[in-house]
Order: sequence, then structure tokens, then C-alpha cells
Amino acid sequence: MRNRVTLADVAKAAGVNAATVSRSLNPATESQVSKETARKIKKIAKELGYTPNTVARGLRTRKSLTIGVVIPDLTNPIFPPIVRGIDSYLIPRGYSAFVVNTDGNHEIEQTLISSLMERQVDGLIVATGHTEGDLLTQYHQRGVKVIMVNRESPGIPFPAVTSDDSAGISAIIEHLVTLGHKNFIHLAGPTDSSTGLLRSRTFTSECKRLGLTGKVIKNESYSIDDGQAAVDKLLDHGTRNFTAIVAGNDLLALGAYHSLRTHGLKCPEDVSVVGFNNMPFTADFQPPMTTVNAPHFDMGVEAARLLLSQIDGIDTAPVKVTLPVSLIVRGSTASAL
Amino acid sequence: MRNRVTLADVAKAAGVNAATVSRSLNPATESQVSKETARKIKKIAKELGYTPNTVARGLRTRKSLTIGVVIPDLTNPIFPPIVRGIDSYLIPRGYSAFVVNTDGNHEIEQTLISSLMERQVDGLIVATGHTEGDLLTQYHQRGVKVIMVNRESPGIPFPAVTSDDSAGISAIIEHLVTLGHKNFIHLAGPTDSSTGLLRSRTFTSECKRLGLTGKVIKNESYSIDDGQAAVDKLLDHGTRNFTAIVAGNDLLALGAYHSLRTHGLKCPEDVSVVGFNNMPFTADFQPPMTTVNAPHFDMGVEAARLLLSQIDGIDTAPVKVTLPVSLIVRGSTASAL
DNA sequence: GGCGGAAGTGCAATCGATTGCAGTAATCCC
DNA sequence: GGGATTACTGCAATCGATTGCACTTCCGCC
Repeated sequence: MRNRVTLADVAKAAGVNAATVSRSLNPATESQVSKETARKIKKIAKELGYTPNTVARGLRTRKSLTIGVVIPDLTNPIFPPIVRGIDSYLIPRGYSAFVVNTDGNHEIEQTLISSLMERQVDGLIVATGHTEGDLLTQYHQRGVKVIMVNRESPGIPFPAVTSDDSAGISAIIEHLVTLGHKNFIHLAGPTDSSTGLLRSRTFTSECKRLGLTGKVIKNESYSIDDGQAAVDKLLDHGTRNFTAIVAGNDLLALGAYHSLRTHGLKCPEDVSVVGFNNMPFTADFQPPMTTVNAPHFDMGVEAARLLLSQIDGIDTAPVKVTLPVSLIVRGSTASAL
Repeated sequence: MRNRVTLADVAKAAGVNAATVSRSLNPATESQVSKETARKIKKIAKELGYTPNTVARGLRTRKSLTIGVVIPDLTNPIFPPIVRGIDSYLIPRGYSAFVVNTDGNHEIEQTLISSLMERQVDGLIVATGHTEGDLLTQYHQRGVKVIMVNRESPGIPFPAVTSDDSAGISAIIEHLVTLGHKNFIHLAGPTDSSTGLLRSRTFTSECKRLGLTGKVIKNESYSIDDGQAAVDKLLDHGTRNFTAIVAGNDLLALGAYHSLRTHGLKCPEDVSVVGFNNMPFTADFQPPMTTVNAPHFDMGVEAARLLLSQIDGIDTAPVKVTLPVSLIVRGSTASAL
């Protein structure tokens, strides 16, 4: 049915052994074959429309040239750039990526990682920050390379590529202080993620250092709904002793927008709001969102680079790479009254 | 190095032949093995932590349980929901998807499709609408199933899943006419895409049918920049004889927002703007965008369903599935003066 | 002229599973 | 008790490539 042309077909047509065809077509082994023969074989292979079977090759060479990318949810706009960054490095090098979505569900994540392993991926790039359930450790011991991206692993010291969250939060607070703000709310991301934890810790320590009032509100997830609910709760209880909201990411900030609006408060006139990530379209929100740009595409590239260097055995130390961020001031922050 | 447990390992531990292990672990052939033996083998397999090698299995069975998804650009927010829809159908059925981005580049697309074929994908879901270069046809003849999603194929009658663009455009025009609009601009998407073509044709025929003035402006791509440039050009030439812009998609509409703003025109007071797709965050734009909701997730599901039914040989006719759309009226449309 | 070595090619094993065929033992039935 | 099923299980081929080893030529050199 599947009318593929195989090495054997080419070999028969050329009147040589399949081994010779294999060697001719592989640049690394081509020198073992006479120039004459190699030329002829390549010509015939092209005529017959031969395409190598990567699966069969992988079985023999024990390298699938395939890697798995584990992310929480592709519809969260920060992840597509990461995936594209990964792709941009991997594809020119002959690798392909399986991208799977866990929806933050731990069981799903385990199942998907197992399925990736059954498919013999050479490595894993994990953006969920979850490393519990020792599945990853187990695979890592079997020689499968793992890189964390966006979020770090809590326990196991896998190499990780993150943005400089600490610097980002500092820049935000400095910006707000310059505008005269003194009383802050921080909508913290989930504390089981390294980003949530680090951003919130930096927020607290910066407030303390500068003698500011900073209240931290924990959120279950990085979602619009959670951000809105958190601020709703605050305002419904009559709490108004703050002039600025520092959100753990842009989605939480957007939730804050919604809540402020339904409570008749204006941003930035009444309350300033700052996001984190500079995800697509934040400039088109009402008001355009002040946020911190995290280089997601570059983080993907860097993660892929690290992974391949680990696979090739060049670089085996558990490196931590932190990429710089920058504050993008738009319309959601203004002077405190 | 890779310390995997193989069938042979389990067989040795159980004191049986690998064939027996294979049969015990496969539900379809389990009945060929005595209950006793099967039970013992399963126990040992679990103890040893055996995981099947999907790659090796695929080589023998000639089914990779893998499909390729070809999209233009994952960072365009309409595609992640499609991909997730595809995944939601595929994964529970044991399939995995390779997602590749073509950036609308024809050469890249050919290369990526070749690489997918080398990886022995069982089928392809194509969202770019491109079928030129006869690579797809060639593969299709070799038994690889192809489904188009979002955009139809121009020439070859592959099964396709699309939204009801025609109904969408009609609903938009009806809405605008009700608001008293009579003079329209249509920012058409690329004419080499079925969506661009169909939406623009419907626009023209509806205008004609209702006796309205409707000017069509072609765009190279479905991008913010193109939308902005198109409206810029119009306004820079002093053309103001329109009160409503019907954009080919939300990105073009957003470009129109930008242009109107820089020209000191207010939306919707001066000009109404309508998008298409209801992509994420359109409700948060300034103003909230009136648009047509296309069920992208469901389109993905349906495409995956069609593909698997083709692979299983159940359904081989070139079906066209059109999913219903609905107008979402928000703040970017208002009464004509 | 004979020996050593290099160059080019083929043979056959291997990767990890699946599966047609055959063989053995147990069971059944008259 | 003997012949025929039936039920398990094993053998070995197969999928499509890669690769260590062995073999044949041919050339150079003394």
C-alpha cells in the first residue's frame, strides 16, 4: 500500500548492496565509497524518489532526532513564541518536536511524558515547572536529557532557561515609586511555579527595602478569571488602601482591569496596573498595558540550544541561563494622587 | 546507555519467548495466550518497568500513530485552539501530532512536509490552504491521508473543515445595514487563501444584492501591519466616503483601529469596524471588537475525526464540513451618522 | 615476483517489536 | 485406545536502515 522507495530498492536498481547505498547517501560515510559509485547511486536515488525512513534509522542508531515539549496550555499567548523559538533552533538541525499540553493537570502530564518516552524522544523541554512524580528523574537517569524553560524545577537541578523575574519586579516597583505610589497589591501567580514564587518574593523584599506597604494575594492559576476574582474580593470588602496593582503576569493584570471596571474605578487614574510578560496584544488593551517584556522566543532558542548541547555530550553541567527583561511603560500606570 | 527494558528482557525474566510477551501485552491478541501466562507476564512487565517502543512497533506495523499538522504560524491566536482541538481528539486515541510552522513560505512548507513524511506520519492536517507543488498529491497517492482545516484546498478535493464564512459576512453586513450603514470598505485577506477569496466574494455579492457601495482592498497577508497600511493609504488620499470597515479577520481589523486612531478618527463614532474569527482578547481591545465567532477548537476536533476515519478506511469520500458561525456584537460598531 | 597495505564493496547482525506458521501437548469423542 | 480438535507457545522472518568485519582487487615497492 504505502509505496515507499527503500534503500533496498535503490540498491537493486544500482546493482549494489544496500550497505553501499547507505554509505553513499550519508555525508559522514560517503568517503568510504568510490566517487564513481556514490555519484551513480545518488542519481538513481533521486530518480526513484528515495526518502529515508527516519523511524527505521532511529531504531538502529538509537537516536530519534525527536524531542518532546511539555507546556501547560498552547492558548496562553506566551507559549507559542517559546515553541517557535525552540523550533527555529531544532528544525535546521534535523530535529522535530512533539508539543503536548498538560492544562496544569499533573496526571495528564505524567501520561503525556510517558507517551513521549515511548516515542523515544531524545530529550525533553519542560515549561510547566513540574518535576514531581519522579518520572522525569527516572528518565533522566536513563539518559534522556531534560531542560526547563520559563519555569525552573523546584527540586531536581535540571538546566533551566528563565527570564530575570527579579529584575523585572524591581523595575516595576521603581517605576511606580517614581510615580509616587506607596501602597501596593501584588497578584501573585501560583506558588508551585518558580515564577510565581520568585516574583512574589522579590515584591515583598523590595517593598520592605523601600519601606512601602505591599500586600500579596495568592492566586491558584495565572488566569484572567483568578485575577478578576482576587481584585473583586478586595474591592467588595471595601479595601481601597492601594494605588497600584503589580500582577504576576499579564492575564492576572487583565483580570484586574475587568474588576476595576465593574467597580467603577478607572485605570490608571484611580489605580495603576502593571503586568508581566508583554504577551501579544497587551498594547491594544484598554488602557495599553504597562508590563515587563520577557524574551520568550529567545528563551525557546536557548532551551533548544542547551538541550542539543547536552544530547551531544558537549555540555553536561546543570546550567542556569537567565535572560534579561525590560520594562515597557504604556498607559496603565500614572502618577499617584 | 539508554537502559530501556525490552520485550526480550521481559521474555527472559518470564522464561518465555518474546512473541508470547508481545501477545500477552496486546489486548487484541491476549486471548491467544493462557490466562495464567498472561497474568504472570503482565506482572513481570510491570515490575521491570517495561514500556513499549512505539518506533519499533511502527516499523513493523507500518503505522506510526503520528500525524503532521501544518499551520502558517502558531503565534497567530486562531491556531492554538485548532491545534488543541486536534490534540483533544487524537491523544485519547493513541496518536501524537507534529506541529510545524510554515510562515506562509512555500519552500519551507515543502521542506517541512517532506520531513514529516520521512517521519512516517500516517496523515496530515493542513491549515495553510496551500496544496501546490504536488507534494501532497504525491503523498496522498502513496496512501497518506490529508485533511484541510480552516482553509480549503484550491485544486485538489481533499476533505476540508471550514467555518461558514459566507454566513458570517452576510451577518456582518446585515448588522451594519440595520445600523444604517451604506458605504463599506472590505479589507480582504490574501486571495490565495480560500477564506480570503470566499469572504471577499460574499462581501461583493451581498453589497450588490442590497444595493450598497462596497470597495474591496486586497491585502498580502492577514496581519495587523497590512490592515493598518491599507487604511492608512485610504485616509492619506483623503478617501472618507465610507462609514464601516469589514475586515477579513481580526488582525486586519486591529490594523484598521491603529490607522483610524493615528488619523484622529474615532471607532465606532466615526467609523464602525468589524473583525472575523473572534480570536482571544478581541473583547479587551479598545473598543471591544465586534466580530464573527468561528469555532476553531471544534474545527480542529472535526478535522482530526475526519482524518482518523479516513485512516481507518471508514470514510473515504472527500467530505466538506462547514461549521456554523455567530456574530458577536461588541463596541466597535455603532449607528451611522 | 611476492608481500603489504589501501580502497571499495558485500555479508550478516542488529535495533525492538509483530505475526504467519509450525509444533507440542492436552483434551475430547466415539 | 486412537484419531481429531483445540489451546498454547516457540521459531523465524520481517519492517528499513546502519555498521563491524571480512573479502577481493589492485597498486606500490623492494
